Amino acid sequence: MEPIAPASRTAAPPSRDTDRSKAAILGAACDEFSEYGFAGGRVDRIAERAGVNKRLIYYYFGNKDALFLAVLESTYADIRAAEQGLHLDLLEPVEALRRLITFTWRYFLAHPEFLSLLNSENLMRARNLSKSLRIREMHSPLVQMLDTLLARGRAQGIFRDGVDPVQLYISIASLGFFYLANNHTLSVIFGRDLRAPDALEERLDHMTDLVVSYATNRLDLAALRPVTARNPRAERP
Amino acid sequence: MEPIAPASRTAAPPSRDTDRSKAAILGAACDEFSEYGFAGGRVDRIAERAGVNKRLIYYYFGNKDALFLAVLESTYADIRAAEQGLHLDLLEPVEALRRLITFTWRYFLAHPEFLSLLNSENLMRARNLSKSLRIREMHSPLVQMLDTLLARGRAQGIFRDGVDPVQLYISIASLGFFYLANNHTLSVIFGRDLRAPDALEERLDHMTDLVVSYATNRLDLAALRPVTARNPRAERP
Amino acid sequence: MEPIAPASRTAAPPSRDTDRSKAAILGAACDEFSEYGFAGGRVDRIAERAGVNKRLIYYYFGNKDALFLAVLESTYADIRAAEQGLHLDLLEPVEALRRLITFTWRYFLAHPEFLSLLNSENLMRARNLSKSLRIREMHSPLVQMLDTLLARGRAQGIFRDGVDPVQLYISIASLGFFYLANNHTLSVIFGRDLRAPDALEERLDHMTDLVVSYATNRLDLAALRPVTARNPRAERP
Amino acid sequence: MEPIAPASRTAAPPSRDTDRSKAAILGAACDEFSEYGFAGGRVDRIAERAGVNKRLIYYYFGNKDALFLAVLESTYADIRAAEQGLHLDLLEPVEALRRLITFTWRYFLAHPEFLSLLNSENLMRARNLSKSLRIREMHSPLVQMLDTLLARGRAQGIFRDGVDPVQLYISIASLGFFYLANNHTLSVIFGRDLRAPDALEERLDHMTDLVVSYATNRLDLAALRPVTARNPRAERP
DNA sequence: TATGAATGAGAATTCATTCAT
DNA sequence: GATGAATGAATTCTCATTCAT
Repeated sequence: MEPIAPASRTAAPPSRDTDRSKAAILGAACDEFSEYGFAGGRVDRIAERAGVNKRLIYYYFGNKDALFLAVLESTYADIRAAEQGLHLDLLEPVEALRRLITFTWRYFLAHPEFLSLLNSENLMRARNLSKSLRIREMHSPLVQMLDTLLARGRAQGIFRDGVDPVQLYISIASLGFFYLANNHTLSVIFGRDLRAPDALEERLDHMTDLVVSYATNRLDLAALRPVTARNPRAERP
Repeated sequence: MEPIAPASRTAAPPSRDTDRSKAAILGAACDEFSEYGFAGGRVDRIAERAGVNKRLIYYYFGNKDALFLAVLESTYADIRAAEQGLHLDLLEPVEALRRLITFTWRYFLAHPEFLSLLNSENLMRARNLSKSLRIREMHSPLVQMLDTLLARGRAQGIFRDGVDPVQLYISIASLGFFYLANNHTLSVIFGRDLRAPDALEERLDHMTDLVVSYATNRLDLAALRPVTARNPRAERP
Repeated sequence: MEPIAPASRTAAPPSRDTDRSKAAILGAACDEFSEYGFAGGRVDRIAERAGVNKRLIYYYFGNKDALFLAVLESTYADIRAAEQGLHLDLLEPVEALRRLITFTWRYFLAHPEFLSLLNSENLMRARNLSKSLRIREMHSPLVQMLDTLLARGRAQGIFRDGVDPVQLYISIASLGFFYLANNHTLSVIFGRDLRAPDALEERLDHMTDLVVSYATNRLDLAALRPVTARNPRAERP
Repeated sequence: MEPIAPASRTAAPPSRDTDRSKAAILGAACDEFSEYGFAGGRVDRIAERAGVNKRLIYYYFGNKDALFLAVLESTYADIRAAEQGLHLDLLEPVEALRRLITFTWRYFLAHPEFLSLLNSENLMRARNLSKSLRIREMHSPLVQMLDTLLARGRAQGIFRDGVDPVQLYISIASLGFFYLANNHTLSVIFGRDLRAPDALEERLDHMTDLVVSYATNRLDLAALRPVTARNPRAERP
């Protein structure tokens, strides 16, 4: 679960000041871009937020595009690192799956900037991310982890055959991401506060049911349900 | 004095030119905003795309914000109208559910601008949409339709109890929306072309399996599968 | 005291509608220009205020400049006509002078638009007014009236010699005009509400004292003049 | 981050370049605004006149309004500073009064931009000036100076009682301000060149006579007052 | 490493005016 | 007389970026 360094180092060991300034800029940029999007984000404001001179941003990161990419990389690095700390291999397959779903949901909840940044980047058709040299390798462990989990479940006869780990991960992410990222429009069109604590719990239950009922072989589903249901409101036979 | 309100007047019927100009602006704005986002969209380019004088945009729509809202409303109106054409009430519950999933997926595929616009609007925390006076009422029929469908399925013992129509709709939308809207970053991080025809078909199957296996009572799932599988490559018993 | 027609008539007698529209435009333009100045005044708003189509303004008045001139002329006509209704010739000279001062003050108070329009026009160096063909002749009666009044007073030994009617009129106007037109800045810099009822009465008394004490014969004024004349070019002993 | 406040900073002494640029902008803005008024003044032209990049104007002053206020403040500061250099306390009361009148007249003559700027600001109802934090305190010395002068004159039995220094100052300013600021329209309506050297001299004499004859004790003034005073509150013998 | 000053290109928006009927 | 639609040229203001030190 060691955090991946947000940017490559040069030969000479950088001073503490350098690190502090760079980190301040990166944090400020993350806030700014997630608040206003890429096009709406202002370099001026980032400098102000970071408490550094605007020129320094260019000195360290080159330009706005590159700064955004650095923010993206560091954000991806954070979530992937956190996932590696889940130790899914130590849990029963179904429990591991639940844990991944719950983790993902909570991570999205705790990191709205991640959702926002991804939206921005997709609005730009991944213009920046596709220039990244590090991003691909950052994700193989995730796929590997899921693949192993699915194989274990299949071997135990618990998980169905033919589940693609990437497809499954995208679904797990989808169900939470869309709900949270599009929360604003959804709340307006449905006239409901989707951010209310009850609504959030309900959503996690719903997501978990969806994914688990899909991944597991059908007949024994009920048996796999935990005795203490997380959500007491939904009584099940 | 100037006709800023996007809604049509009752007194004098607007000339054909008016309609044509407004429609051209709306279409061009839709293209522009979905291509570049709201902050990145340029009024100049919209005028150019629409082949009208820039001033006319302000004459008809007031300002960039209001124009974007008009685009959003018209886009929502389109998808909601198309949904009403599905006539889910004429189909068996499970078939109706499949049809809705398929329709939603295909609509998203055919209308990338819808995804993009929603992303943009959420980046702005629904700043524009929350000013809309028409958007709420536009969505009650959708919820109504789903509610009716779920009730029918439950009455026939096919659908499980306690499924919230809004929750279900959000999930149906999620699975396709996230996949397509975030297609660019997902393709980069997983190193896969998620837009390949095969991948798209596979995704629809996966989504359908997920939702149907969740919504239906467990034991009879296999029996409900249509004889002619949509996707011949995925062999099922 | 007959009001002077604001604009010349053409051969054919204009319809009532024409008159009404023109008058509405003129009134609206007067309000608009006095509120925002010439450069700040908007043709759009004038049309809106007048409840007529913008095009009509051009139809009747040609352009913004000419419209402003028409407003100016009609405003001057109003005050000059009102002055002719004072019948100063029926009063004792000093009383007539007081009456003129009081009238001028009250007229300015009641017609802030007059002050504002003149300020605007002077900001433009009388660009519009100097094109007027009617304005000169509108003012000879005023000068004539004052000239007669001063002559009467002199003949009775009440008024001093050598008072120039134009100079005197400008002073009478000055004392009220500046106070009222510059009321906003004066109130700010002196931290006093110059528009308070008491302040207004006090001002009129002050103005009247100033002008009357100047115009009337006074025994000691000459004695107070310094030995060295103010104007060195005027011959000294 | 950008130095929008016009006041000088204390921390780091601004470089000469900063001072030069700001002064150039201020001077150019003064010229532009006094020539065209506020609404008619163009930021583009100000930049051109000042020989600086347009962006710099916003960098230093924030926006057009704030720039105009800075011009106003600096203009007021100039005249008030010049007044303090008159040393009225070293002169006999009447002579001091004459000197103030003459100074004011000549200052207005030499600084048409002052008149023009005040007119503009009043057209806007002192919208900008009322935001100023410095303007009030700039004017107490003037009132103080006049108050002292009037007291000295009264003590010597030369000046009449009950003269309000603010009222008197407004009158002194009025007589010159109106004549010069409205010179353009007055010249047109009276068909006279009020700017001719002779006319200017004559005006100063006239103004001086008016004010001095009012301020000094005069034996016959009361006798000329009508029996029915307009203002019953001000009891007169 | 750090920064205050400066900028060219372009952003949304406005305005008086005219077209076509 | 009257009007809704349309426009070219400005106008204020913004933005990422660079200069000079």
